[in-house]
Amino acid sequence: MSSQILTTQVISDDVTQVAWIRFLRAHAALTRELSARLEADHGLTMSDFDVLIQLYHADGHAMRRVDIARSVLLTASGITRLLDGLERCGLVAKKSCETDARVSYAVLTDEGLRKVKEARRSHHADIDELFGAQLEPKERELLAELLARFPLAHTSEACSA
Amino acid sequence: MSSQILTTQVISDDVTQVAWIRFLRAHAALTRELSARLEADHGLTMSDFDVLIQLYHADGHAMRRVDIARSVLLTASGITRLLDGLERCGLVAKKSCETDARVSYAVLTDEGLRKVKEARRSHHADIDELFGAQLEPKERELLAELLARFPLAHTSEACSA
DNA sequence: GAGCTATACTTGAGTTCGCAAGCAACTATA
DNA sequence: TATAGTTGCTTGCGAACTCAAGTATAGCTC
Repeated sequence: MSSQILTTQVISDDVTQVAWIRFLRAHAALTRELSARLEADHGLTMSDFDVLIQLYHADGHAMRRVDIARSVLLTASGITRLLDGLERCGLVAKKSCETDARVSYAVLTDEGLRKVKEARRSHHADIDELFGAQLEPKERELLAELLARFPLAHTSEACSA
Repeated sequence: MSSQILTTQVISDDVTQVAWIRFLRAHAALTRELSARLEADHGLTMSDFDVLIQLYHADGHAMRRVDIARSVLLTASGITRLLDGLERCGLVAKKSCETDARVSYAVLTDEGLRKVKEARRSHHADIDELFGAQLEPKERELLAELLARFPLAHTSEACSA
């Protein structure tokens, strides 16, 4: 599949555009493979995993839905539906807030906790293999640093025309 | 409020994992904003633009559908439906192949050509602003080089020119 | 040239996600 | 305490993809 593809050449000498295209392609290729593995091994999407990991690291393994949305850069409605699925699977439970009737927490269940720990091992190994292993240790730090430059524009900020 | 987010953002002390999360978040934030602008300014999705640019740089502004799929990392069926849309808009036309009845070319129409040139200007400016401007020139080159390491990140780098 | 296998493309069904709109509950103002 | 604005969450709808399966054509190989 990959042999013919390499014939395409760099047409532009504009570094920014080249970097951006590579960024997009790398993302497409990596997420395709990683999510295929995650789905096959654990029945989770990358967004599922992402949310579960956020909960795993949260105080009491619980978070408000808005905060989940903000931390994983999905919209509120995306989170609603995603959590629907995780609740149906029994990995996450709803908990209402005593001081504010609007908010409901998502809490990791025992099974959810088990699932995260289990999935985390293989998923991180996959990330190491497909992503990390392409770079030298120094380069990994460098890449992490460069990527930190990009502002995480939150959904709430980008609004009206 | 945003300080909380940053603490949940970085969850692992493993550089690879941190880099990967930043990669995902940067992608989500950048593509969301870039595609919103592209949609608002030109009525195109990023995939639409991606395909149009590929055609723009191709010989005779024409490509086989399979080759388009490979170069932009979408599946064949994705390309079928994406081109359906572009054909309906009159930006792209179908052309059959004389030597192989299975293949059909996608060709940029005159209007398509106009559209690419027009969209390219503003879209590349947006990329420069949101992506390129976060980095020094040297860093841009560095990032481009690091991103080239990933499998298929280099499938097609037809860009500006 | 008959029978395989591979390739190019399309179609049907299903999933994930965003936007817009809506509701309910909180907060600030007066 | 009325009222206006904000925030948290959900729902309807549609867009963009993918996978699996199907059709048609090409190119072997015997």
